[in-house]
Amino acid sequence: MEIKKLKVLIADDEPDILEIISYNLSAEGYLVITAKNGDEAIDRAKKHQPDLIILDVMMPGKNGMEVCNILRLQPAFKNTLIIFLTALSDESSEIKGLETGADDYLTKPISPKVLLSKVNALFRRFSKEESSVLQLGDLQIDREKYIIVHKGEEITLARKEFELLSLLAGKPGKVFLRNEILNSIWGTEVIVGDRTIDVHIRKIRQKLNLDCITTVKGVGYKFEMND
Amino acid sequence: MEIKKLKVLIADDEPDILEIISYNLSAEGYLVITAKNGDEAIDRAKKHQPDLIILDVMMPGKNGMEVCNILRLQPAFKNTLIIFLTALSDESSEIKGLETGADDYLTKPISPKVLLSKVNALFRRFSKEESSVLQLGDLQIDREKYIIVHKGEEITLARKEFELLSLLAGKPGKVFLRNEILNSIWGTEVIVGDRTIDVHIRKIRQKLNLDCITTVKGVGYKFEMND
DNA sequence: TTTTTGCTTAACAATTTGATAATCTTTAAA
DNA sequence: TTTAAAGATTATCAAATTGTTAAGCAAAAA
Repeated sequence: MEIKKLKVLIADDEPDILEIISYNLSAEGYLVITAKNGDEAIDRAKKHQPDLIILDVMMPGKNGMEVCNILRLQPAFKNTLIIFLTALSDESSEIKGLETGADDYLTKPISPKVLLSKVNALFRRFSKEESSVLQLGDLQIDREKYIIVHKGEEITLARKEFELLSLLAGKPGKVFLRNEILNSIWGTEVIVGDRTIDVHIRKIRQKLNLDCITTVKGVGYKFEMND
Repeated sequence: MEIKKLKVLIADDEPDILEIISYNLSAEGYLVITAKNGDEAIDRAKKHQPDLIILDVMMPGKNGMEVCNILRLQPAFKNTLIIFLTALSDESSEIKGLETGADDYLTKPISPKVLLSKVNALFRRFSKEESSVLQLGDLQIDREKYIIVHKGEEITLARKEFELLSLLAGKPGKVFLRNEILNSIWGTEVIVGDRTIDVHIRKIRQKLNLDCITTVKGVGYKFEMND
């Protein structure tokens, strides 16, 4: 199976820091995305759905805390890891940062090694295993064998269809944003048109002949069995 | 429903530190267990199965790192949170600590407030059921599923409406200025007219059929349940 | 080579959403 | 009590979003 690289977004207005961190994280095998200010950070975060966001607190435009606040309000970023970087080694601002919803707080000057081990520690915690067979009502999804069984009958889905269904069914009820879906199934490099997801969804609905994928207009799709 | 207190084990050979940390964590609602050295820490950990272990690195008998290593080998402590305390603010030992399997690393002298917010941040992140559900009286806002439930009935809100309600309900009582709302939901680039917010507020009020959004004239809006 | 299968896109229909304008109400100040 | 400002309400319309179908490619299979 293909291993998905963990994505890290770094936002800092100092190019040097951006480069040092980028270099180190890339070398460690992470996929790095950068942003030069708060607004750019928000844009890129929405676009790429990173697993971790490293935010400089002081940036032109929106500062790190503001960015964090804005992102945390959105369901898609509820679980994204966030680390603050700051030149202030001020106790109260550190507390404020952590209460804003950050997962860690690093004071400049930053040692790349320390940063790396912190990032690794966070991800070590975060990685979770998932079972390969999903049972949802009378629908069975075997992610290992790539087989769907509904009421004893086997249904054949094409790869993309299968991956899409598998993604949605992995968290029943959760709304997956179009961006999330694109990132999970197509990755950030491949760019496909607007209607691609819809068409696949339609095919799944058709083949399953089961009302289990709900559209949330303006947001995305979710899987839900209606028993 | 009774809430199960989170258990924290603290191991340090200095009684003062033990007491200060105990006091602060207890005050915050945690159930505290203490140990004076490494061996005692292992015993108590096995007995009480704490959710978090705070280990002084330098202790008589087994030191913190050794304790961590021993515990991490056992399946029961694979997922237990561990924080190291140390007098050394030495980079390499911090890295070593994190690589040993610790989740955080604090340097003495310790500020109780910082410790507290770190502990809170860790639990917030890794507590088993990270629910994205806001429960406000008999109103339920599920930010992940994008649904509103009021007295068992599901209410459908459009995206902007949902985001707006979600924003206000995220901090009940807080008055959000019109500007804050615009920035959070529309961003800085998009510019919309004066009446747009009002109209959305109105729609929410209408759909919820519940008096929970208060107008603060000349200032903004706030969410408040009137029980 | 030909056929089949899967993926993407184009084109258009159907639907929903969100912003605005216009008008009414309320509120607070004069 | 009057008046002006802020907000509430309503209807309307344009824009955004999604559903659906058909068609074109490219890769794999026959």
